[in-house]
Amino acid sequence: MPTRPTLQIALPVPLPGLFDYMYQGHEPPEQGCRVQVPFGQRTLIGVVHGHGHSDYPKLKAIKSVLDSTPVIPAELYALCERAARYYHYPLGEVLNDALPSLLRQGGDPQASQEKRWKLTERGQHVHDDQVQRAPRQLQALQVLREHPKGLSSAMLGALDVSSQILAALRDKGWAEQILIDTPMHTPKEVLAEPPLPANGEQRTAIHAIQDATGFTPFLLDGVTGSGKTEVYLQAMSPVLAAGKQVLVLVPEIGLTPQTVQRFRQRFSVPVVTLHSGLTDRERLDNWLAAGEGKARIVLGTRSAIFTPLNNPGLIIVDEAHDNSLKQQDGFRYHARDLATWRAQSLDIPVVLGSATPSLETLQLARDGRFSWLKLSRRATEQSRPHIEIMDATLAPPNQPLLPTSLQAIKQCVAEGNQALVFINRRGYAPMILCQDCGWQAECKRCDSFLTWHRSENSLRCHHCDSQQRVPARCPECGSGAIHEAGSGTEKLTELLEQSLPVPVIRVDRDATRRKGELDNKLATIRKGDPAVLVGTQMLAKGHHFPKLALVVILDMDAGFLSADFRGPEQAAQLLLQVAGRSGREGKGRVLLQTRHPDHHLLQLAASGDYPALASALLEERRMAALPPFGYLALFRCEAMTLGKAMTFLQELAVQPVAEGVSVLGPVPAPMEKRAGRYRAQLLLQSPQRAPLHQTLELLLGVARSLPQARQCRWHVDVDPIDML
DNA sequence: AGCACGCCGACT
DNA sequence: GTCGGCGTGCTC
Repeated sequence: MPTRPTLQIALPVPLPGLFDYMYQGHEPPEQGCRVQVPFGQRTLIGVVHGHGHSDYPKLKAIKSVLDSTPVIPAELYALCERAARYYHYPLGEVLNDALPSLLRQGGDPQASQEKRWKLTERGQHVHDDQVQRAPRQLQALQVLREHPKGLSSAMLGALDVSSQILAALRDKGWAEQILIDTPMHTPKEVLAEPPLPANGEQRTAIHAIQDATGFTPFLLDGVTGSGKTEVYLQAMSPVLAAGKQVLVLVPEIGLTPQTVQRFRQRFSVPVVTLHSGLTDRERLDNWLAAGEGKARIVLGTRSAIFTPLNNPGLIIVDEAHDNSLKQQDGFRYHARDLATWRAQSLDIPVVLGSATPSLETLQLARDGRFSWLKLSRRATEQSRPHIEIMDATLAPPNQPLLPTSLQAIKQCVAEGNQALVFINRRGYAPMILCQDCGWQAECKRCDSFLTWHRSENSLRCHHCDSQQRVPARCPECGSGAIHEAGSGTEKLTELLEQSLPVPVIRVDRDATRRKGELDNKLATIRKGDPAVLVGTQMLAKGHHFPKLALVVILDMDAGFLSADFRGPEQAAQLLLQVAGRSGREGKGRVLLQTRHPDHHLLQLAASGDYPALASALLEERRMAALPPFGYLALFRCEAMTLGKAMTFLQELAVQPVAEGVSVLGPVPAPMEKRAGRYRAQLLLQSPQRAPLHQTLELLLGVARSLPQARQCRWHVDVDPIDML
């Protein structure tokens, strides 16, 4: 069988490996260039991996080469390859995820150019009396004469010059549209405003980062309000002054206009953002600006770790414990880990900042593999808020708030301040039940109960989209005694409105559905008039409310008691984050209502001593060989019946595994049925990474060839974040 | 994941 | 007699 020279192409299909194509041309495209190829009955855009030889009998030829230089530069390509290997996800899909959607669709890797209308040479010499009988054209000529550098269509529209008139002028050869490059200018001085004064700890941290040469990973472990952002800003300064770029990753909700503003205000270098709110065009422009080195600060969410950088000098991951850094579907990467890999291969420093570092990161710092920078003092010289534990079992029946909590809220607003009530439960009431027979409204498609949303008079499932009307009588026994139990944000808001003379502002997914509504509410809160805020997680992160003097936390128990081994860690992180909202200016009070006031971990978290809590949790993890002392990979499977999901995973569970790897399960998922599908999972655990990956590779091969897989949807999650 | 092929049921 | 359901197999 003759072998023929080929190009190896990575394609966006869920199949492992590369595909070979014949290429006839002089100079073959480099790795990282896009090509168009026939694949089955369709045409796909893939990325060149390399060249080789193949004796594959049905070789097809490349249709066209889209790029003369790689859209994915070598360094970024290597990152994608490493990620594809580590997460056992097809390289073609990884590369596809890394590209902005316009490039995925075959668009040109060209920044958009501004189009402006301008008078032509001939147009400049037109006399007014030549257009006497065309007053609109005369007006247009006058406008264009005043703007020799040209005007955009939008500007002209605003000046009452229509596109028809412009077309008429163009046809006469008097006006033309020109393309203007919009270069991001690079000023000589990078600082636009002086840095804030730094305290001793901050200065130590800043200098440590500034003095680092080559790959140096840092954990910037700073309590809420200790001025982490100021450390980032000052650490960045010499990097920017040296002409290099800084990549900053922030959690999804953290990329607010205020955050961007803070970077833009401090530095006069071009800053671009990369997040889901951009149009495809903006995203491509910013991505290209980063790759060309025009953008000097790249501020983005998780996927921004795949931004090409022309001259990178520093990577910062803010709120590095935040779970939004891990993609939860498809290519399940953790941007924090990729950031570390990338810094390593670029040989530059990387800073992971957090007030409540993940146990994984903390252990790296404890082992000395990360430089541990601590900020223990609040920058504005206040003591950290003290979290008071309140026994919620003493609450009157059906009252979400303890009388003392309500009293504290009243006092807080009477003193002209704002109070926040945190409750991680949307809707009016989480339960609706029959008093006579005990029936409770549950979701038909999920193993969960329905939440009553009174404002829309519906029962909704928070796990799938299903919705139904509130029954007037019990569907089981016909009784009319249907009652709700428990409270969500809606009921709490109503209750507080009845008992307080100040506005109650609800911030949850339901109350901020309309575009701009969240921003409006946040702006109202920031004005500082006395008010009570009722909110879920949404309100817990990233926002700064100067007048907030009291935080009441309801319903944190579920996290601490969760079946998920990460439950207590995440609950503690959320608790301290919520508590941190209080007392940023002036003194703050935090009340934690709990039905388990004696719970050891909860007490530890409430004491505000995160290091002590982390030590306790790490000890438990060590005993159980759980991360960071062991490594996990999770096979998840869903099917129309539980049996199908379980048998599929059972086939995998009986396979031979590498030394030291334990196979746990398969077991039905904690929520066995969700959105009408049954779910099961199989956990692999290993004290070493290598045997785990070997085993995964083997099991993936089996899984792909298993006939049972036909009727299942399954995937592997390496380093899963939540097991539920 | 797509897309085609293929083999059984209710329609103009 | 055909349109169309989704099982099965393949994609360089």
